[in-house]
Amino acid sequence: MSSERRKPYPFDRIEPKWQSIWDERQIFHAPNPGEKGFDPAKPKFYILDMFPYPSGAGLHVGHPEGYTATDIVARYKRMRGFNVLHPMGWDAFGLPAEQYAIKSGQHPALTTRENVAKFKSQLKRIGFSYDWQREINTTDSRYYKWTQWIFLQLYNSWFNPKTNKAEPIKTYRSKNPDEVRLAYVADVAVNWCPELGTVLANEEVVDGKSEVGGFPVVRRPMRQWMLRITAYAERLLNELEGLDWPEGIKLLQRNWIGRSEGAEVDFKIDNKKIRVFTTRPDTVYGATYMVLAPEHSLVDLIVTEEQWLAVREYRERTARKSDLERTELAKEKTGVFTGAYAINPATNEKIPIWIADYVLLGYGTGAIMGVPAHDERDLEFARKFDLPIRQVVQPLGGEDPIGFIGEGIAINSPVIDGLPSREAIRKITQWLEERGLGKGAINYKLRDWLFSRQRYWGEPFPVVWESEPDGLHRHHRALDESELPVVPPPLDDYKPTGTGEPPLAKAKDWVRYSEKATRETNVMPQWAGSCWYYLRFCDPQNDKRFVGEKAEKYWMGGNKPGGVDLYVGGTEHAVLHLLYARFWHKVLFDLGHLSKPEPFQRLVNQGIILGEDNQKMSKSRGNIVNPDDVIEQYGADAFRCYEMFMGPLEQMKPWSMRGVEGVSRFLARAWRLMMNENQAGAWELSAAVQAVDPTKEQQKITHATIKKVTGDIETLSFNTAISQMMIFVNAFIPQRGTEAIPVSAMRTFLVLLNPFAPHLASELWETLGAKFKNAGGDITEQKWPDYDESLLIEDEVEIVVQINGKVRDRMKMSILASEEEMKVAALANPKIQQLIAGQTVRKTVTVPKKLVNIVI
RNA sequence: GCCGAUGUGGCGGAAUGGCAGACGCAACGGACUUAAAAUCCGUUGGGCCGUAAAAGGCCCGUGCCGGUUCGAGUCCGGCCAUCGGCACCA
Repeated sequence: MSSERRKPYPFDRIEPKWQSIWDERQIFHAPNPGEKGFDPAKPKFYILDMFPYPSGAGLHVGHPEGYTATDIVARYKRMRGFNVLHPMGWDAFGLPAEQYAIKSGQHPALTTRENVAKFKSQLKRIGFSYDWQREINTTDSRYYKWTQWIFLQLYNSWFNPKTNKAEPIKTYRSKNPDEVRLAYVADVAVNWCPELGTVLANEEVVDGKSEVGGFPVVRRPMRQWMLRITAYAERLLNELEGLDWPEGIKLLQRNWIGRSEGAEVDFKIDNKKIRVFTTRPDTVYGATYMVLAPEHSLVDLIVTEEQWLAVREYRERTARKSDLERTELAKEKTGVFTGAYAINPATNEKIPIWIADYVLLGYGTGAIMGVPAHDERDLEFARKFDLPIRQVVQPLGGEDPIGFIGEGIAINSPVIDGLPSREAIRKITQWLEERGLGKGAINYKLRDWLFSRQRYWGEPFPVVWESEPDGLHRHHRALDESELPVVPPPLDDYKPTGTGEPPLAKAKDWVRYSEKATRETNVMPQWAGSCWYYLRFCDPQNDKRFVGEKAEKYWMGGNKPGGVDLYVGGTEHAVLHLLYARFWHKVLFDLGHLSKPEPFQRLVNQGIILGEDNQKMSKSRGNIVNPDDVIEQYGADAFRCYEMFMGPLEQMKPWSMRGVEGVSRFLARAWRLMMNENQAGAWELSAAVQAVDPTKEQQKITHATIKKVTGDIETLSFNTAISQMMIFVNAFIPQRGTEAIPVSAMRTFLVLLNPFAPHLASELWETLGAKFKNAGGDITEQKWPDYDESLLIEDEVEIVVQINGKVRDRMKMSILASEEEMKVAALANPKIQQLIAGQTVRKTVTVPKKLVNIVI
């Protein structure tokens, strides 16, 4: 017997068949407004996957988890009469292709093309209903032209705090617009990764090591392009509110943005002043010393002669430390006295000024007031260096007041004595403001986005550097839109230079832009392309605009709230992609290019899939599951259904080949419900399938299945939807091979099954149609069925009888039975009578159609 | 350390405050078969009582301790464990 015959049903024949039919007919193409076939009466539904980086390793089983979920919803929504936008593309700039180029000399574009082809064929094999006419690739010059164009929008605008939005730079009236551009150049202490030969964003550094590769990262000052995302901190925070996202992800973003409310307070020192930020201005009377970040610019101006050497030495030592060392050594506080003193504005006392690396230059003002009595870190520092500790907050409970950081009552603070902390904060802030010593302030942890990379395989900046008339300085100038795209030059050698100068600098001819101007040689980070790809999907061929106005309005606008209707992807992008994309979206919205202020209305995170050993899948563990192997053995429909049957979409769960087999058995049972294998080994429609009316029982289960599957798709509970369909099939399997199988129930079932197992459903639909005449067309074009609630109602229900909450018996009763009838019947029940004999019934609780509970 | 998520049979999981374990896997028993595969049927949380065997009966059970309730996997309080995020952010 050939292995062909062993297949539980001929998925190896029907799956390629239907995939090519879908391809030929282009039935998943969603027409844009104005295009042929566009139906304005249909509501839109935009359902998006996080597009993949096409790595050389190909698809793993984690990718199709989210993709299957969205595919089910897409197919379902189409059958519900929506115009569904369901696209796919490639986030193809990135390090692996570049590193392969360094090793092999093969141009990254070539590697990318190969990998894309592989990914695409793998996705097609699973039968996803993408509109492939909308396929995009971030490394295509027709795409990154517009990424560069968006950079120009950022460069040519500023954030007006008065209007709280971005405006064209020409509306900025002061002298130097370069100080306020949303894209600007700064010499900043960056995360330099010598191994990768590039700088990294804060978000790309994990535990002092690069997220990619795990190489050490050090701090180093460099001239870099930055994006002023901090201007949007408040809006990025506030506008999370209305989004239908998992609370956990919202919280991650909130924490990342890190809003703190407090006050800025000035401490005088001779004719200068040091400004600090504090969330607890009510503790200012307890400030017994100050600390500046070692890199703080005032340090040079205040340090005394005696302390100068010690300070210089300390600064050098901290500068050499990598981030990793800084955190590792965080256990022990270090610092040096500057020799200088400041005046505490509340007490008018002279307090010493120190420098210490536990104060960070990048947060607040880079300086703090040390309140050892009510701050853990300050306490540790004060104890180590023997600085005075003064209690100014009295705890309400019996806690130790020293080291107490909660809210209490202000003491030893004449202006606010006796006030609870909240009120004390309000009053002291007002007091400081009145005297010009400080003011209320809000601080964010969020930093500006470091936007340049010293790499080859990325979008070049549409920027040139021109010599100033003095011949010494050079100044950046953005290119005109008409000069886009800026295409990177070909190189023989893609290696990083190691000096921090980008590889593009090696292409001397390309770098030379004109007599007096050279090109920017940095490239944009990988995030750039994914910041707006969902917009390009709306109108991917447009060569006049990054997205056509009408298409944008239709797919991203619409009635409240607009945007992508469902976005599915992994949690790993909680603070990177999802924050960056929101930022760009808001800028483009402010500049009038978009309809709505938020890109992704509903977000769902799929959980990761573990190996069979319950461990994270990895090459080294050898527990990786390859989708191709699964499809080879069980077919795409079984693969899809198993991915959904494993458990709730959001949950982490282990793979099980046995589980795939179980789901495959279910599909085979559904197949054999309608198909028979004849003597010749060919499958033909079973004679049991007949144009008869379903029995009452069959009707009931059919409608219960419609109800359950419909509701479960809406809530993305695909595992229970599949359970219900299994129940359906089990119920229809003829017990003695004699019962007729009503074709109407089968049709309904196939429509419900179609989003999950579209190949199988299509094939059976077609086979039924050959004999019984279908309503017409493919199953994909059918209307989703409605259910009839009245068919679900039973005449009789089983009533549970409990005594003190414990089930003691069950009885059949009409659903029309009144509470009184139920109670009487329960008490008359012989078994219950026996159990309650001789005891007083104190109370009975009756739940109609469910139970009677007798309390004794 | 702080924040968040999760904890249910041998396993994945299911249960608007109302019969815990749907559906599936695995296991065991049976049918078909020369045999196997495939398929089909049945049993399957634990303990105890009962019986020749059944039927049947009782008790315990959703991480742990407590509470609310006629009734808790579900609600409330406290703890423990695992996973994820942040981490000197003043």
